[in-house]
Amino acid sequence: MTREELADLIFPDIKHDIKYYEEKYPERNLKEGAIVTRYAPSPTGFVHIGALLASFTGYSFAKQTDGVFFLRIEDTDTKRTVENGISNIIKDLKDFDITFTEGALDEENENGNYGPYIQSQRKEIYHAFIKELIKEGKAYPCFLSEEEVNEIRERQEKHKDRIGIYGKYAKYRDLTPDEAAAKIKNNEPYIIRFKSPGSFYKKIKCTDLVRGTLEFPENDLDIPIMKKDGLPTYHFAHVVDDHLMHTTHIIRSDEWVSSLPIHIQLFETCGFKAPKYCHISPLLKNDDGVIRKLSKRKDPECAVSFYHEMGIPNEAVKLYLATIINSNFEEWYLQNKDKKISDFEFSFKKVSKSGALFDLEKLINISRTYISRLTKEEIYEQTKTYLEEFDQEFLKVFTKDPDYTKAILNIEREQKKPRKDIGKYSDVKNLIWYMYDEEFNPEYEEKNIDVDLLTDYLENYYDENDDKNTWFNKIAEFGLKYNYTSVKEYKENPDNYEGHVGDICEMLRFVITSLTMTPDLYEIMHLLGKERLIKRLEQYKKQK
RNA sequence: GGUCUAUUGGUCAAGGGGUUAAGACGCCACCCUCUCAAGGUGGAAUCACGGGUUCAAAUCCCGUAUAGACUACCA
Repeated sequence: MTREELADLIFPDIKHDIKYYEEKYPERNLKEGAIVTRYAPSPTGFVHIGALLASFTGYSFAKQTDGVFFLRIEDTDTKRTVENGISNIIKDLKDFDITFTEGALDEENENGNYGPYIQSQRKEIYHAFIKELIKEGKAYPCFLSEEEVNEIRERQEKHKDRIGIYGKYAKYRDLTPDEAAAKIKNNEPYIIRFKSPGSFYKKIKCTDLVRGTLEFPENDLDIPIMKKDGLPTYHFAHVVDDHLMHTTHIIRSDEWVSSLPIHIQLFETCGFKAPKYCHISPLLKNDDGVIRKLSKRKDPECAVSFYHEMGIPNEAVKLYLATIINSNFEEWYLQNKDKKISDFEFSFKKVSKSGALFDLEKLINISRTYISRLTKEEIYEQTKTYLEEFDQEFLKVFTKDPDYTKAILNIEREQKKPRKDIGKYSDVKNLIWYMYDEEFNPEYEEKNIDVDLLTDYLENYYDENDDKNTWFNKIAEFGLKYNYTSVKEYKENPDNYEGHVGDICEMLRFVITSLTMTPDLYEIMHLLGKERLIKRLEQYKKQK
């Protein structure tokens, strides 16, 4: 029996040979330098922050080179596939404006000329290529059972030998086609292994766009390329797909670095041109002194929904991720406040080689700056959307008089150096509640307040039509009546005076809001209006 | 055990043989005709450790330590 006949025995029903596929998926017609890359998740549930980082990186590079960013679903592990996994991924990413030029659209549909984009639907393509490898003697059926493989590993561990199926452990590597065929006809279960041409004692150089040249021993493991269920393993599917889809850059997380020798070897023996690789470091977390990878299971901040629930705008998350991808982004953005993230040119060289500790504080700071630049309309809408989902009760108060709420939100906003007290939409309520009578049920702390002075001021001096300067000057002037002077003078001769203008303002602020720290007092008083100010003073008097 | 990678302030980091070792977040201090948030000014690092190479090392080389990844018929 020849190898061809063995290949026919294993794959009797191949519709097309590999030449057909090579012709079906021709070179893409793109301008020079265009990056074709992909996001290739397993549909195993929600998108986590690391996946968002990887997809955002790929998206940005493809976009800035007028390239292609496609979505390929790697569902060759049928046990892990989750219902609606694909739609969820697409929806989660769309929230961050990460969209695809081609690929899966949901569980059923897709667009693009290089599909199918769901690996489980590409079985016959993989089979065609595996068949070819068997014909050429570059792959072979292996009859080792999983138990036997485990035993081999245990033995290797015991003898401190290198682990894997290679050399003498590759028991079925050199079976003749006749011997293999006999076993197959005898219904012995098997998988297909790659017949590695490598030697552990030779070195191979691999280039990574962020790490530079890496040197590894050649791969000499006969890795499985097709599992018992007929589906390919990741390694093989990656090579066939990215060849046929003409991917130019593989951007993936750095857990794949050590598979590089396998992948390069696979590309080589298949006669394909290998793409460029870019491995990005994982996001880390300091867990009580232990630095570890952000974990989907242990860390709530790993889920993208965590930021949504906190009320951190997606755009802020993206700004933070952009600084992680290229740290010089931050500086650029500082100098180009009006530009968009997509105006920045990301570079592979600037991608950090070591993992970054995820810094929530910094994210919130970025969010704070972002929110401070929104117009009153924008922040009103954003906060409203947030409250609709997470705080129905306050939503009612918030939306009762939109113009009033917008005026509150506009205090010290829409100016060159806007106020920056809102870090996330969940902060809004705690920052403005006292502006609503419905919410204003204060418990005043003990404090020295001259109620008579305040009554006199509010009833006889305060005019809500005054502008800020007049308002302030009036308080200063009024203060003299009660022996309150200017701050400067008071500091020089504290014993001669009751207090200074600031003290009056503080008393006012305290009675009006029950707080000692608020935004601009003039604005607050102006918005509340004289009538409500007096009412609040009365309320305070009653409580005392 | 094997293979590979990384290591610059509390954090993210620039810098790839000669620098007063950028910048950002956080922290502290001071300033700013009401507080706060901002904003401004200033403060805090012998570049993990030990050896080399060199006139000169954060930068190059070798060890050590620490951390991470891989070592599945998972991706």
